[in-house]
Amino acid sequence: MRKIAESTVRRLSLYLRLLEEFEEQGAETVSSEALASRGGTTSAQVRKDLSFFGSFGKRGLGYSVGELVRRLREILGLGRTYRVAMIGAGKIGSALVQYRGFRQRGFEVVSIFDVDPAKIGRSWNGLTVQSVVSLEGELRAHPVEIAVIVTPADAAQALTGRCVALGVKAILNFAPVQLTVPDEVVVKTVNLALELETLSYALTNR
Amino acid sequence: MRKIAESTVRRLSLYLRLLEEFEEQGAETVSSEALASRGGTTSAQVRKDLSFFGSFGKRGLGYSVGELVRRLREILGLGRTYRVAMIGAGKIGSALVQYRGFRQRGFEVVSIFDVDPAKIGRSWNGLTVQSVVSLEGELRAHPVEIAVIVTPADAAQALTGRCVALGVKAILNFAPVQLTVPDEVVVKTVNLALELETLSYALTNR
DNA sequence: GGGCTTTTGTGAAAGATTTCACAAATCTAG
DNA sequence: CTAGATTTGTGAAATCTTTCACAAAAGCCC
Ligand SMILES: NC(=O)c1ccc[n+]([C@@H]2O[C@H](COP(=O)([O-])OP(=O)(O)OC[C@H]3O[C@@H](n4cnc5c(N)ncnc54)[C@H](O)[C@@H]3O)[C@@H](O)[C@H]2O)c1
Ligand SMILES: NC(=O)c1ccc[n+]([C@@H]2O[C@H](COP(=O)([O-])OP(=O)(O)OC[C@H]3O[C@@H](n4cnc5c(N)ncnc54)[C@H](O)[C@@H]3O)[C@@H](O)[C@H]2O)c1
Repeated sequence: MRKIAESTVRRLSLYLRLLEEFEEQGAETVSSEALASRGGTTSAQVRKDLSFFGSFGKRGLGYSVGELVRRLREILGLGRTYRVAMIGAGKIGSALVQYRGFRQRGFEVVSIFDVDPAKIGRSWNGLTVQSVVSLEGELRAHPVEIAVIVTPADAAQALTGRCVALGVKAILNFAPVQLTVPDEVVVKTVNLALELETLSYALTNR
Repeated sequence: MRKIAESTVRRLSLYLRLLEEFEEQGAETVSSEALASRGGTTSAQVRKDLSFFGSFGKRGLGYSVGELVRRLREILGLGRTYRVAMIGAGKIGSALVQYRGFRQRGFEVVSIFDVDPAKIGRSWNGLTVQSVVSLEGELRAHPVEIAVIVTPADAAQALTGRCVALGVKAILNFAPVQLTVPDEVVVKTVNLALELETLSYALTNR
């Protein structure tokens, strides 16, 4: 498959959410202009983004909401569920485990790990926090595609290495460090302090 | 000030964090190459990013760590503290309020609001959750520059409007909706489901 | 001081992304 | 069936971002 820009993929994900809203409201078709204005972009951008993957619309009419939803799910790889391990049962980890939006989208947390004896054994959402010592045993018995790292920064790289050795293919990292992984593993780091700093920059330079 | 790309600002924030690590390790100077390799970018990129704001290095030597930290803090507007209101005292809101990384960086949560009577009156970090009914009174008495929206999506736009009317200049939004604000207000939306979907896309298309 | 080494700062080139603009397709109404 | 109104799909142009490559500056050593 031809190389697609990350910005395009992010917008496809946005379009999918908007289309689901249109669907709920009972819309049968939607134009690139309607999608664009709800999504804060331009109609040309919407059409160009979609055109990388095929031609899904009808000239003069727009796109069938139901069909475009189906196509976008397929393009984004959301036609299946992903098994997720949560590494860290702290404040962010517990918020993420209890978030229903993930399972709704096909991301199912199947195990949670921590080092803190005070947290091991507790249950959230019917899942018991396990000792990180049993990471290897557990993930070999019940493999996952995705690991979410929500531990302090200094533990993140070592845990990432262990996950990768266990066959994890993608990592969502909340620790403020640059993780190193082999080429075939995908990492996405979410740095919330950095988001606040872009706001600070914008407030300062205007 | 000349228009600076968002990607550049994000990297500046990254450089700042890396420089603080170098500083802790006792480094006096650092080269663009050293910063680049720790940050996963290129030395030319580092130098170009910095060059938009001035020339901070010494040829043949590199950058003084201490001075560059100072300059980046200034550029990013981190030479002051920002007052923050947390709108929503749910799972994500409570994790953010208790996060020390924000205050460390100069972002101080000074009030928390919720509608849920079960949450109003509880205290975190010495801060009491207030009824969202008193948002106007409270923010007029104690103004904030930044609001963090961590409520369900359907409440987010209305709360945003109220915050903007109260003089809030920047919004960090965790609800999965596109917020509409006047031009002079900055919004940054963090959509965690979308981050997982970019992983899903990457896993699917390889 | 002069030669050698290192590393910055920056125009210019290359590459990537967005916007433009319009032919082609499809629908609607008469 | 034709005319008119919409709206897509897409090359080409415009804009934005990254990379290249090298002169200039600064330290170091003899
Ligand atoms: N809380 C926030 O709002 C927030 C915001 C931005 C970034 N972060 C980052 O997210 C990460 C987690 O933050 P948090 O607030 O949830 O912290 P936390 O301290 O509440 O949770 C971290 C958890 O990781 C566990 N842990 C430590 N070492 C471990 C190991 N080797 N293996 C398994 N578990 C281990 C700890 O026992 C703890 O339960 C941190 O890196 C933090 O910088 C948090
Ligand atoms: N928890 C997560 O991991 C996660 C991940 C991604 C996105 N989000 C998004 O973040 C937002 C908050 O998520 P959460 O998990 O913390 O939900 P939550 O239900 O735990 O918390 C939401 C809080 O907002 C309060 N609230 C509702 N209406 C309000 C109003 N009008 N004014 C003030 N407060 C109001 C509720 O009482 C509740 O305490 C949601 O939009 C969610 O989609 C959460």
